[in-house]
Amino acid sequence: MAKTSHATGLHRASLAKLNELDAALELMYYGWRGMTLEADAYLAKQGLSRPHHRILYVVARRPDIAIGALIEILGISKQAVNRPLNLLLERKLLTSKRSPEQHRSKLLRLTEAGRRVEQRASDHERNVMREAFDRVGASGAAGWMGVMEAIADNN
Amino acid sequence: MAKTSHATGLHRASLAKLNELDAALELMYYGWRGMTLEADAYLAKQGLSRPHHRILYVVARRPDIAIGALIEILGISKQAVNRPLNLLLERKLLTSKRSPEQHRSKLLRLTEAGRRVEQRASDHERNVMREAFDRVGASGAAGWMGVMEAIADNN
DNA sequence: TTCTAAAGTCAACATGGTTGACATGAGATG
DNA sequence: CATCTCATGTCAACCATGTTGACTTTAGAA
Repeated sequence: MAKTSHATGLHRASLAKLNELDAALELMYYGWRGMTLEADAYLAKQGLSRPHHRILYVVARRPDIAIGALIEILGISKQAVNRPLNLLLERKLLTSKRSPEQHRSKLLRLTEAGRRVEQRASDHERNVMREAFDRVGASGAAGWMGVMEAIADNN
Repeated sequence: MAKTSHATGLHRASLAKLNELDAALELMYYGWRGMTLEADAYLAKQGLSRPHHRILYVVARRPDIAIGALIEILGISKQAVNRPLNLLLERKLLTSKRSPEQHRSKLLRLTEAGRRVEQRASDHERNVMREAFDRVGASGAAGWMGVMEAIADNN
């Protein structure tokens, strides 16, 4: 299970710290990479990538979401959503149907296959998080959540 | 200072949690975005972006680094490094010189202007981190570091 | 019937990354 | 000296992900 840092050609650099908080910046960078690495590799095997996963993730948690709402949550333009979304529909990982009362909006849902891909990709990420939380215990996990909430709400 | 979540077109989605750890995945996503948001806006004003900042960041902490070592730390191909690196040299944010004893390698250094840009961009990120750490206190900060180290070393 | 909002589509473009192929410059070795 | 090798530089082709702008289609609402 121990992967070498060279597998990705990337390793946590031993850089001189110019500032007390430099370690935090680097941890954020390599932490993000560390969490997404295996999930991205899995997605790539399926011919998918991060934007596809983001769509599947959101639709899994908001069945019958309209495209407009999806676009707002993803924070990208409808044109940017269009390509990955169409691929997911073609590949039958998603279905879209007109709402009975709101025919304007198309409502998105995962198919069984879509649910499976979403779960497996997200599982890779959750496993990384679970291992990390296990290593530091409940209080460390709570600290992590507190910091990340503060950062996330900075936008 | 309070920015609306709509400024970016992106907001923390109120998504149903299918899994206990979903909150952690979302926090990582929005946390990364939150930390880099202001720095990216500053860099964009300078006509620069994240890859330029990464180069400046590394060279600031490893003066006289050779290009090959830089490539390895960044984890991208030399061709991908080439364009942003050349821009930084043209803009005189970086200098390169042949090493006296190792003429093969070019050694990179920041100019004063480069140091200034690097500091300002990194300051935006550090400020976000500092505020978050202040909000949760030392034990929370320690927990955050522990979790992020575990994740970062997962690669 | 006409107005409007949601969705879809098309074109052009920027950026950041990839591989592959090849040129150059300079130390190392026969 | 000649040649080998390695670090670097450069060029071309390509792909993915995003952008803006312009336009069409669809269908509910006025």
